[in-house]
Amino acid sequence: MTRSHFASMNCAVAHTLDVIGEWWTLLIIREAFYGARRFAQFQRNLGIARNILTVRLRKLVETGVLERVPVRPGAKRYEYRLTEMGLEVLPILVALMQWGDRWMLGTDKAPVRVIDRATGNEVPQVRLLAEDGRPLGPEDLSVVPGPGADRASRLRFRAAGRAAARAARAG
Amino acid sequence: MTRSHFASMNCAVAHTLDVIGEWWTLLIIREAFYGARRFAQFQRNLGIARNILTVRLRKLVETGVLERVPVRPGAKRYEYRLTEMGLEVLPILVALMQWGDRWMLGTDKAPVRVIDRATGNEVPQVRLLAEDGRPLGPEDLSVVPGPGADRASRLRFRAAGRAAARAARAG
DNA sequence: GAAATAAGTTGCATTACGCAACCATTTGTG
DNA sequence: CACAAATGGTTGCGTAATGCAACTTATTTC
Repeated sequence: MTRSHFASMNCAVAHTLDVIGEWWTLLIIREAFYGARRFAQFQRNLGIARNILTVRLRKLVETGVLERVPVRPGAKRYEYRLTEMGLEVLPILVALMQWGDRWMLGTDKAPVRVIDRATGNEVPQVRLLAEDGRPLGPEDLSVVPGPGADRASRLRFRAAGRAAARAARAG
Repeated sequence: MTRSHFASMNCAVAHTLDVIGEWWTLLIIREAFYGARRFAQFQRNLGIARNILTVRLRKLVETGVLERVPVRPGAKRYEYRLTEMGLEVLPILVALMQWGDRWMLGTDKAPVRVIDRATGNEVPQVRLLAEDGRPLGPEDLSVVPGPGADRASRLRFRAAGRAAARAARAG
């Protein structure tokens, strides 16, 4: 009946998706990175229904991804700004964009490019790297229970497990 | 009326979300990384409704994120495996997990840890890095039109623009 | 060869979402 | 200051998406 909430799962991915994984939400955050601050900017740039935008913005503010501040001290008109929590969504967004460029559109058809202003070059692919800079693929990883693992998770990810590797050896 | 499709937007993030941004989909991919292959495994581990799982798996196979292969040559029972396209979702998943560990749960309560098998250490934070290894924040980036930009995108992201930086200077 | 499991499908109830109209508060213009 | 327009929503209603449970058909297991 009720649409499932992921937050009750013992999984950080699920908790994250519960906050930023709803329909439209990541695009709203994208717009914030592109410089949008006002309700009407988000609405025009995305073409989102206004009531849905209201609900999404409210939730993002409650969660702390955005903050709602008066346009001018004392004003009753507000704008929405990324908090530190929101700014840290950037790697997720760029990873999503790069994946789409590569697998959905083709790199030669990328609608936007994200540029390192210091060099003018495109930002390199977001990858998993070890401390020494070695790139890490699924076969290099193990998944083990963390300090917050519940009983089920501990059973599932015994120390010996190497789940990601198992997926990688699918062939 | 019809729930909006993001694929018509001139944006790689939107195209990506259209494929892996639906409710449950990223958790299904997470399960695949954890080693799940069979319908019942996904269903039990996630507690997802079976009809929804059917629809999601079908779409992921159509898109090419998963492939549906006979359990045994000639068998009529199938399993789902990550393709190369699917394996490349890994940085997105890990970034989501790390964000949730940090901002939702607290790092000391992480349900699972992703380990570099070569060293036994936890995989470092996924970040934007320049070619020389310099970490890049929002203030270091510009967003400019790419080769596939439509008219509206070109107007919006003139070469002079520095959208991400604008968001970062919100204070 | 009977029972159990796997992998769905179908029907119905509930929730989420899109559209358009409405409203109250600023902001701009003469 | 009067008046119009823009801003930032809210409300009501119809459609699409999701959850639950029961049913179906292969495939294993005993």
